[in-house]
Amino acid sequence: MASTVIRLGGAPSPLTLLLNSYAALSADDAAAVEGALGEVRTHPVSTDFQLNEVHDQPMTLISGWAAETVLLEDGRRQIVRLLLPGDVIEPGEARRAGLSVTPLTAIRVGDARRLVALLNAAEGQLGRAWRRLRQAAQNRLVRHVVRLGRLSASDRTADLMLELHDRQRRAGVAAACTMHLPLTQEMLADHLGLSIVHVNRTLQQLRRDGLIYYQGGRAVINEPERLAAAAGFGR
Amino acid sequence: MASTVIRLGGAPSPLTLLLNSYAALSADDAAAVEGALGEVRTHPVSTDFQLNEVHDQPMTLISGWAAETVLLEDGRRQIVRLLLPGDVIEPGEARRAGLSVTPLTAIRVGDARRLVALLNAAEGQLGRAWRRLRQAAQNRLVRHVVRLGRLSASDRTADLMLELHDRQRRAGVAAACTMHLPLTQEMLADHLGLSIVHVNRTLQQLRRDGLIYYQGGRAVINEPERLAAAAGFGR
DNA sequence: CGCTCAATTGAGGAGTATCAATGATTGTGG
DNA sequence: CCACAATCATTGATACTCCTCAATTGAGCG
Repeated sequence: MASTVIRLGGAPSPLTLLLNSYAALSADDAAAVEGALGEVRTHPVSTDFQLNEVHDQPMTLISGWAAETVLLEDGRRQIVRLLLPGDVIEPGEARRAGLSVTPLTAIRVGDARRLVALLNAAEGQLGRAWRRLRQAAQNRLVRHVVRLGRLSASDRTADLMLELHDRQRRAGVAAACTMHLPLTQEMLADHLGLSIVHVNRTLQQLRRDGLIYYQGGRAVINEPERLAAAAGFGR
Repeated sequence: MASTVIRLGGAPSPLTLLLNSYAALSADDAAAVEGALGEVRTHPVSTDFQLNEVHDQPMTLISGWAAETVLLEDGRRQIVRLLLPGDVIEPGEARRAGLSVTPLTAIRVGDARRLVALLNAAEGQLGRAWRRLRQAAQNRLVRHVVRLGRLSASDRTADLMLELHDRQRRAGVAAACTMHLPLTQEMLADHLGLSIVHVNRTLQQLRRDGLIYYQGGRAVINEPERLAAAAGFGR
């Protein structure tokens, strides 16, 4: 994770920090990213509201969490991707893949049309950061397949926590051993491919083992190394 | 599925048929694709041999099956993607995602450097076909997440069979209700996130239900509709 | 024929799901 | 302010899916 400090008038946006974590940006690059952000809108949390029915343009998530989901006929749901602050949402791509984009909390999104155009055309460090960021998103999907296919409930959960912590640290919204976790156990279940009840028991297990404390929208990771060992494959 | 018939000297390659199934190609386009294919190499099936350690350039699979896999520390394996005739293999992308490319059968691969360059630059129908083909690969990964996260063993298996049948029909290597299935039950298990024993029992169940007959490297799908119903979400 | 690998079968157990009920918290209207 | 509804977390009981281990059968193949 690159450690260049970006100095601007206000606090840098999560996306700027995220890009900077993949390749150190110059002050000019950072300013260009900040400047390309368009109008900001707010959406409430909503079960059935679909972001991709409202906006069809790229957006960046400024605050709050969202998800790309699939709804099965019998009502079961699978969260395919979690979207965190700093992430770029592309409703068009989601729709082509049969996914709905749903807010999991209240969210603020910024119009990212100009931003995505800028990033796609970028060379040098900025272009590199953008490509790595996209590659990382793809890698997370691959890793999620492995989690669902081959890890036990507690390993899955542990591995997801490490992923979420890493992503939030990159985006500058998490401390060394604590992070936001604004998900209900039902949302976790829908992402991890488990039942609500079992997620509850798995979290209790991890807490008893001193690995993860989770309460009121925040989680504390005490010993990342031990947690990583629990997750059972390279991170 | 487009139905334009491509006429050339020899039989069209699976990739040409695959592209044509996503957007009808002109004879010129088809000839260009055929002409851009480079040297063809053969590889034996091998557990530990990794295609991406040998070649680093894009290839297209001419015959045989391969897989992008993750190996866990304890020896468990997850097949993330199955690669069938006509598919384009990008070892570089696979490596960046932590995946190994492994032949599941003996395979023939063609050098696709020029081909990929051609396709990336293509406009019109050919460009459209190439974009759709790549989008379809991405959609399959999403669908695989849903399978692993939310479907039962038999639903997963049924859904995978439908996917494999559709892909082979597009590539012109499967009949209306029969297809190649050159996978051992262990390979199926590694893809479906199940144990070998359970795959065996699941296949027996599907056979007893008259849905899938599977023997000696071939599978017969009797009633796609009923099988799709078993799979439990839209296809 | 003996070897190896794949497929199959049985038995038993671990891991998860489902159903149902209870607290705990929060928001809402009276 | 309180009663009420709604949501979320938690717990217990039970059933089922799926895994593991172990052994057997069957099919190439040198």
